[in-house]
Amino acid sequence: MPTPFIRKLEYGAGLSDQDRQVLEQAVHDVRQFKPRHDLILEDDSPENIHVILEGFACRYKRLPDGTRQIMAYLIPGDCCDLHVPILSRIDHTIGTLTPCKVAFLPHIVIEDLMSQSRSITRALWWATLVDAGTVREWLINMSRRPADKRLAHLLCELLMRLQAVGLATENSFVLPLTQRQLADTLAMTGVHLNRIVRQLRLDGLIMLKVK
Amino acid sequence: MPTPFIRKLEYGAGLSDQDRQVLEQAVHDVRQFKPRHDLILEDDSPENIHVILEGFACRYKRLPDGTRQIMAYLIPGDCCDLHVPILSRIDHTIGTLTPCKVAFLPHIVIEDLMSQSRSITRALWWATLVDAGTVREWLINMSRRPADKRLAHLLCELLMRLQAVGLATENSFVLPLTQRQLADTLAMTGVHLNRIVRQLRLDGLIMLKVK
DNA sequence: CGAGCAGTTGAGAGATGTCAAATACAGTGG
DNA sequence: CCACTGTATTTGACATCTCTCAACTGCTCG
Repeated sequence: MPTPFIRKLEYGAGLSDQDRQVLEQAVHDVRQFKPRHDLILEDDSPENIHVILEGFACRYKRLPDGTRQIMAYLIPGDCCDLHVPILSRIDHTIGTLTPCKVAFLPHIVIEDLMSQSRSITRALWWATLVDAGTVREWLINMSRRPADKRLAHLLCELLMRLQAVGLATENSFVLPLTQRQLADTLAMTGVHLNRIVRQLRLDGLIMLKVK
Repeated sequence: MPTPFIRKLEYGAGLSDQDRQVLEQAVHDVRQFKPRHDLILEDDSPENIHVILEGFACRYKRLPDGTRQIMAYLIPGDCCDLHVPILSRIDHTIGTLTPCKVAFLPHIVIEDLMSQSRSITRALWWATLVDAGTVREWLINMSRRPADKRLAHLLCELLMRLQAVGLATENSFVLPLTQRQLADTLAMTGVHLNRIVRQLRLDGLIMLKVK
């Protein structure tokens, strides 16, 4: 079974058998992290590229008033910091939301991969451009939609992304996040998120069970 | 005097004299547009890369209820659609906000530039990664700050970006946008934006004159 | 059993949107 | 030159959405 990483890149750009093999071999330094563990801090210039293999992580920023805003979810297959080699430092924190298995790939390995295969290069850039597009979509979501539609949109996005890496059925998936984490994502208070969840449940639009 | 395009890339990655010369020669198909003219429509896969030379343009999306959300400003030196060759179609509209001079560069020219010079490649990727970072900052701005701070943050960002291409003094710049356009950017109504402008004026924090 | 966190609910406050109208100003045609 | 039109800006009154504060429940873990 292909790893979510390969599966995702495959989704964006065709890979040859050799590409898949090279990618598979590149992933050997895999580490396990607890929830709420920061992988990369703001202003870091980490030496490794991080790829999520299991669990949910996120990009976030903490504001002076103590609130935090999650700016992206990183789910299995997602690459955390492809941009670091070029920007040299990172402008936000990356942390786990749930227990996570994360692959560490030294920059040099990525550079080798990219110089060896044109399709891998293309696939990696594809992934970062898709990320950028997703952030733009979130910008729309947070700024223009009321709370209920914000949540609905997020759930639909997650369904599709998880389907793409084989982690969702046709209309359901495991959502391992607390309401507080969802609220930090959707730019609202936990209290309000809770009311919205209740409303969507009452309307029969979602089924959300605690494990 | 270097064009804003070269000036901006210079800012992000060192360019050799030859790089500058090559870039300068690449820019020869320059066209003039009126305000409110759409350069690239959603789902287009345009054949040219567009670089803003004069004026303000923006990325935006229109929502079902008729409102629009501006997701990025494109000011002189900015490149509109570097990602198109890889993503093949664009997920938003790019339109002018003011009269604009825009350079058209065929994809093939960009590819030539990138295969000829490593620093140009780097500079172009740098530019798209900075764009992505800016969108993340906007996400924070729109979702977590009250209206007055949203506007303040936007004005500060514009000051710095315009300074980088030589279009601002130490603490002032020409802001050729209507309040309606600012409101479409900051995700609020024109009425509310107007009140916020008044408040910042009364507090002596900004001077905003109509031409 | 007690501590702590996630989830839930209520009441009131504050920020922003909606609707409506007035002013100011530029461009247009007579 | 002037009336006319359309757009941008400005202001007021009121409605709605979301936040704040507070309390309570259920659950897990030591």
